[in-house]
Amino acid sequence: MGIKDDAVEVRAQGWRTLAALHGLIEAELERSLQGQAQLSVVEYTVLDALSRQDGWHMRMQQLARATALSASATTRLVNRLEDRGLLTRILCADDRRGIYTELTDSGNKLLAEARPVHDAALERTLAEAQQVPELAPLVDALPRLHAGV
Amino acid sequence: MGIKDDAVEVRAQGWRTLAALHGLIEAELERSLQGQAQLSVVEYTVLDALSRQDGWHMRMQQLARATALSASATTRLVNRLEDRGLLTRILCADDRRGIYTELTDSGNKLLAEARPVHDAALERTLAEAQQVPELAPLVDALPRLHAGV
DNA sequence: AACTAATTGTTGCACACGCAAATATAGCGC
DNA sequence: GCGCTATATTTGCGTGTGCAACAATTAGTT
Repeated sequence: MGIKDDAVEVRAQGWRTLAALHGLIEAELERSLQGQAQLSVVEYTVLDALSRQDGWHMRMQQLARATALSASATTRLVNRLEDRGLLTRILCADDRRGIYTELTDSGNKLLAEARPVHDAALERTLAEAQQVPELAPLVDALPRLHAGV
Repeated sequence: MGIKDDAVEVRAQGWRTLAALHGLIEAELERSLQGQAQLSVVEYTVLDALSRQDGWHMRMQQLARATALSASATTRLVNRLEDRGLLTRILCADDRRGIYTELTDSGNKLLAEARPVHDAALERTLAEAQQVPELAPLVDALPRLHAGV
């Protein structure tokens, strides 16, 4: 076992820890949001991403990147939210291939209801993960990433 | 904006970063493993988890936790791998509800082929993520979690 | 101006997933 | 031993996902 092999194993272990914590958080967010706001995690992510653009538009592709979803999944995700009246598609004049999406009042309202649910679930799950020895160091490292706001 | 609100926002941002990096890595691993070893990421995870048990068994439920999958998804995942001859189910004598799974020689062989592909893709993706300002701090923090092997 | 290449978003299709219900076994109280 | 509850795994069903093919628009080349 040389130094190089160790690095490989350290990376693999880091990835397993990352994946485990991700799975834990996502599952708990899914339960909470679905139960108390009729939103899946990706649906919440879309609404949140749009709202953080300060009332401005987002293209489908930006949305796809923000949600780590494929283009086709993004199309159908936006379809669902549009059917529920939470956002609207806006054809863009200067590039007629592009399509902007914007939150409706109804979307903003639902997001306002869902955000505390989301934040509480996140806090709860992180506290729970901190009790798991395998996950604790990553949980501790997380808030330090963006400590200055 | 008080101290408490800041903590909420810091947690949310940490979670977004975690999710973004997770999505990036998983997508790249999926492409590489699928293309060069006919394995999905979860399928690789199963084989890897089994091999790290040092040739010992694993129950379905342990597998479900290791993969962050539901029980039903785990059943079908094991079905697929069993159909391909990569692992075998072993009924356990002392608890006849439980079912152990064990790698076959064929499974060990495929894993040996897939592991370098996996490790290379992981290293490549982490290097790529380090170039993204938003992700870099998390990438840097990752190897420090298990620095002592 | 015409042709080709690149980009953006949508649809067809197969497949993996989660939830809830069903089945089988274990463990406990009496 | 009998009944009851808890645990382990599997099946039915509906739904969300990625990939590949497609349509529409833009940008680059000659």
